[in-house]
Amino acid sequence: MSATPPSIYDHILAVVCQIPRGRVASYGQIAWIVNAPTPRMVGYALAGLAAGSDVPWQRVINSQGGISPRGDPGGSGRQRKLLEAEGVEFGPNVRVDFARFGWDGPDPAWLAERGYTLLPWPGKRNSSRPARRGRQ
DNA sequence: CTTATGACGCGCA
DNA sequence: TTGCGCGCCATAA
Repeated sequence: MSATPPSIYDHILAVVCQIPRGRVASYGQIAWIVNAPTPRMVGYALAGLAAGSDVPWQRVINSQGGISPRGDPGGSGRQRKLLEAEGVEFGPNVRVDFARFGWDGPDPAWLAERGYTLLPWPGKRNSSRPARRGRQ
């Protein structure tokens, strides 16, 4: 196995890999699924990705449906092009409508297989002891 | 051991 | 409505 110890980043990336083509998810949504302490962790995880990685990082956008600076270096629209190539449409404000292209979340079977437990959506996750799942 | 950095989200004025 | 600031935690050096 890999010598790299399992970290929260691995969980985040694993979920990101589950986002189907033509769909997008927000940092907050990913954070919610893996029960990350904050959406920032998701961004940090993606920041550590190597160029040419197999992780569909492009499908992760902010809660506003917009693209983060790192996904659009120099306003090149890199991330936008990748998403458009997958069929994702952008609004006039370079914004994606989650109601249309938002990801519904990973398959229950996939979650169960990993032992994930989804909590109620808008409600804040148990900040006390969210029972760090994934790899015990 | 401490310090610095980092792809967000939300509240408040 | 817009803009600004804070909190959040993990990793690397």
